[in-house]
Amino acid sequence: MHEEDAGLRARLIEVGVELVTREGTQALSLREIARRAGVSHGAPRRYFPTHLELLSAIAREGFAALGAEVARALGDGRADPRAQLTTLGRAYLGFALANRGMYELMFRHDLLESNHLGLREASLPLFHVVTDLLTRAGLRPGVDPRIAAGVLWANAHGIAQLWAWGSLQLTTGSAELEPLLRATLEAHLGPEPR
Amino acid sequence: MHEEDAGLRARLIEVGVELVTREGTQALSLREIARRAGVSHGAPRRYFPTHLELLSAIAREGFAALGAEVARALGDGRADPRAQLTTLGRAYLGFALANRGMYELMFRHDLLESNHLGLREASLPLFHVVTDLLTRAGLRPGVDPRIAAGVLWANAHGIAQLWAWGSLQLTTGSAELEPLLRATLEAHLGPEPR
DNA sequence: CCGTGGCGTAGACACCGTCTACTCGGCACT
DNA sequence: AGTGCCGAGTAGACGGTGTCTACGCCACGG
Repeated sequence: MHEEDAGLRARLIEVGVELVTREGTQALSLREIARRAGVSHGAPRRYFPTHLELLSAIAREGFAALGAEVARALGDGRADPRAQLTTLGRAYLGFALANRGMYELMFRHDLLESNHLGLREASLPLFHVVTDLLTRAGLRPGVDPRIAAGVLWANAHGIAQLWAWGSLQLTTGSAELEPLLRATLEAHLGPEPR
Repeated sequence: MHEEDAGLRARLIEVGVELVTREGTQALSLREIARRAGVSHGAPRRYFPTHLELLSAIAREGFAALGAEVARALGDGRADPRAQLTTLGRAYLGFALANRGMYELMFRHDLLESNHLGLREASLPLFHVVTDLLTRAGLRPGVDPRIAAGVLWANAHGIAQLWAWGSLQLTTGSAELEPLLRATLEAHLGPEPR
């Protein structure tokens, strides 16, 4: 009962999302997606002139899912900013590690049509949430909140990346990434108040 | 006069390094490397049973270059730890942005034979330099220096990655990454003393 | 002098992304 | 009712890729 006729365009994206989350980026060949969608290899071309555009559409779905996940985790946003940032960080890293294939795709700029109207921009609302929480949590005076937010985001991104690569387990010796998250937030927000 | 006969194995790596730094990861097809080395497409197979192993050898060269660059920047290591960390950060980001193709390759785990005996491990000495500098620069009590170093490295890595992707320019509005580096170090080392 | 082994060649195979010619079915219009 | 058209998907070709295998070739040792 899988949306048995939702139009080929949507169907291709759906198949692609499932494929990338289950088998990774390598499996996302144009022909394989077409095969799994039950159409010939030339069919996708009607809706996506190029392979990259199809992958971009799939990645966009990923950004939407990440946004939804974060929004769900944040809830009504009544908790204090620091707690919310912790939650956000956990949700972000959780998403990245639970959906490695999709997360990798989302940042593989060589696979994406970066001008496909908003893909880098798709991460922008999430970014604004961070700047907002960060200013509300308190910044050192004279610090541009956008810079601070960029650095914090980069930190989370780097952790996700290096963790997926195995380097962080190798170097830190830890099998958990919670301490890394805690250390990150303490660095950017100052020591935990009590 | 380009090492006109240094054995095919070394020659392939040399060609690959030049190719990836000049034209990026996409250009690193096995056949193209063979072509530029002036041999048939089957020749590399004698030295590198698979494409991934050749790419791994090229990436290893990248890690060596990064290590050399950092060592050169650090000099005799007599400056105070904080200044050295700044220098290290600048050198790291400088390398990543000056050699985008190579840097991308170095962390594209899908292109590398990660068990090619030490490739993730190739980043280990660099990592130890960071832990060392970090402990000498002073840590909050009760913080595992390996965790702190991992987080700091992840931050630099994330900045390099997101910057190359264009996201950080988009979000922070800055065309320079020096402020990002400064903010990073202030976050992880505390405010600049004066 | 002959064999033997390392080194590189050349062609096959399956797969990939793109392009193009084609078919087929429904719809509008005369 | 007949006809033209147009969207949607098919099928095959083309050049490219990584891998595998069979084959030359040359130098060196017996």
